[in-house]
Amino acid sequence: MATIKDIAQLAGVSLATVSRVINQTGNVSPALREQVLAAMETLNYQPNAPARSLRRRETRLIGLLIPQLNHPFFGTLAYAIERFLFAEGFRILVCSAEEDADREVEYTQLLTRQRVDGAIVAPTGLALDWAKYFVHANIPIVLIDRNLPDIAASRVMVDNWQGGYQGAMHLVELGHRRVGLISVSRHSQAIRERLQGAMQALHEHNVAYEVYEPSVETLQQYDLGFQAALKLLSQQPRPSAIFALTDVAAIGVMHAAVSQGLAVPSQLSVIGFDGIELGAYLIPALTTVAQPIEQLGYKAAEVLLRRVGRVQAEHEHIVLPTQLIVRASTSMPLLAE
Amino acid sequence: MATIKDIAQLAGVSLATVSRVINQTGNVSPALREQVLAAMETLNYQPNAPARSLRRRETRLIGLLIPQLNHPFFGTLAYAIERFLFAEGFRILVCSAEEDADREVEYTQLLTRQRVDGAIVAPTGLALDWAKYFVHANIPIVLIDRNLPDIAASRVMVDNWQGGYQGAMHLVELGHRRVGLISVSRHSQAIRERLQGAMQALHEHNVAYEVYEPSVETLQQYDLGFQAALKLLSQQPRPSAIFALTDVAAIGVMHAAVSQGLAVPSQLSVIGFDGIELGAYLIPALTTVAQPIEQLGYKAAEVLLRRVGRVQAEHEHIVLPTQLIVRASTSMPLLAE
DNA sequence: TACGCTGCAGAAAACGTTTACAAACTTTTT
DNA sequence: AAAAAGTTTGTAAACGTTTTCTGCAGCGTA
Repeated sequence: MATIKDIAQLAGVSLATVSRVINQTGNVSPALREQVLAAMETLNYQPNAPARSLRRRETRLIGLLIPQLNHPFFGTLAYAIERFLFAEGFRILVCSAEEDADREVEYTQLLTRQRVDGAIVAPTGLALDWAKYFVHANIPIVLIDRNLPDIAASRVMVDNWQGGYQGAMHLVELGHRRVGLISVSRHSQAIRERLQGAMQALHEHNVAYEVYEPSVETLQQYDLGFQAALKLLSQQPRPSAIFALTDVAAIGVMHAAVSQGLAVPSQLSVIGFDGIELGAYLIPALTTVAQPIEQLGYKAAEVLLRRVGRVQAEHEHIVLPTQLIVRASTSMPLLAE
Repeated sequence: MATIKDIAQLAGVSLATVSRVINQTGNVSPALREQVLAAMETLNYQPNAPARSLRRRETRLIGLLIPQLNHPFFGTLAYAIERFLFAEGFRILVCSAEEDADREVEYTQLLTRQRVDGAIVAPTGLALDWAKYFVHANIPIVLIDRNLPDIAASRVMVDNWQGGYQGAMHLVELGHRRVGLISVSRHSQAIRERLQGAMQALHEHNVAYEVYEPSVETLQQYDLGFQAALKLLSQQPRPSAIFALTDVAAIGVMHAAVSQGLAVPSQLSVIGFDGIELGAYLIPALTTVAQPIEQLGYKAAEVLLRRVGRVQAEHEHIVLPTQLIVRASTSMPLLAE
């Protein structure tokens, strides 16, 4: 590939001049500028980013460390972030840690080696092993979706506790007296907070509830909701509503209900959490506690960019509200028992 | 951040020796190796990837250029590719071109500047503007999901025509005599091939069909299927089955049917295309022509890696089979008219 | 005429690696 | 014991940029 040197030679100028033309920095006479531009054109010149990064000590690369790319929530999140950063002249390096702390560390090392200018991370669990690499490399990070208490970083997230409370209250208000809750027992701070909020609401209103929390790393699996619902529905008396702390799990729940011959919502109300686009197109359409997913992404990117380059900037802690979206998968319980 | 120089100083050896230890190349005595390793440890050394890329003339970065990250098909595809490449020591730079030819070009430039070792691209349309950048930079690419005739590259895809034929035949065999087809009129070679295959099957068996193809760039939108179905269902006589050339569109179709008071599948059969995981969890579960999405991703990555570094390697053209998955959204049509 | 500006361009150093080459030892072979 | 071969280490050049510094015109002012 052509280098700046080739251009200089062809245009009959020095390296410095070419560089000045490329970066529109310093003064260069119109005549020479034209020559250089022409030379770039004929040689199909594209600047060498690694060389530039080396010299400038910035890469314009942002690391995005998330658990999974292939599920709606993280997919839209990644997409939103990507769009925002692209517009600002940054590219993203995507890493899906698969809810595995080891991979998380491995990826973090990769990102620091790559000298990314910053990183947006949705931590897998409570493990903090990865964080020290960023700290040491002095790479600013923002935490998204999941809160981690002991780490000096900006945060952008939703009030999960409140969301859980909100979702449960919807069921309470509909008159449900026996509710199933689907969570996960390991990691995922966010989901546990939702659970706390939901339990609080149910407790306050004397509604019986049963929590099912399989010991897995992620609730973003259809089948998990399916299996969990099967368990909950086999109880006597069975719950008249299930609150799955993830939309994806809620979809599994609806499927399980139908497979057991229970109609949604008449025999079983189902409510999810996340607000993925798909929810509106399910049959019945899914009632859910929606997060402003795209906004979450934009905000995170924005907050991060405010910190890259500047050392002194304060850590920001942004909390966005959840919104209850009532659709067709919840209704009043049948009176009969 | 610590550099190789700092390590050398601390360990009391030369730069070359440190480099040899890091890369496990050449011979270095056990004693010195230990010292170097210790120094790296205490300084928290992480090699500078841009510098290394500059010198080695390889980045171990692969560009992934796809239309959208936020929809199930491309999400799983990206995820599969990412996993495969990670295991081989490559990272991916994700670019979602949003079905926009300009952005596609812009992204391609970015990738060549970044000196990626290769790229996997699902082209937006028939425009080839982007291709020349890769060619000029001598960056190997593999085309995925979408075929582009006039371009020298490896390809990994599914036999879309055959898949379309297969899906339509399913409806024919069930006894449908009037079928609606949902496609898109612009771009997307793959989807047009599916349409051709489906029309051929219907034609061969004298089944009446109506094609609805909105003039948009992507069929990966729930609402598109919804709107299209509304149009098709307003016809008299109305079709007893709809074949949506994308699962996402099919979901929109099912929703539209219900909103019109039509039961799926008894009053309207719906079949999709893609085989996204979600399909199995819909109510009713979606019949679809499935692509081996993950395999598509693995294969593409594998084929690409065979070409990076080596100049002479042949272009490969891999076609994977589609598979009809019959679930609950299709059935025989009602006899009454 | 002498002086200091200003605008423009080039030389050269630097960024952090890898690697070809050479030098200094060791070991083996004759 | 000398020569040959091998092992271990260091020096320095190179990768493609950006940027500091310096120099040279040309110009206005005193």
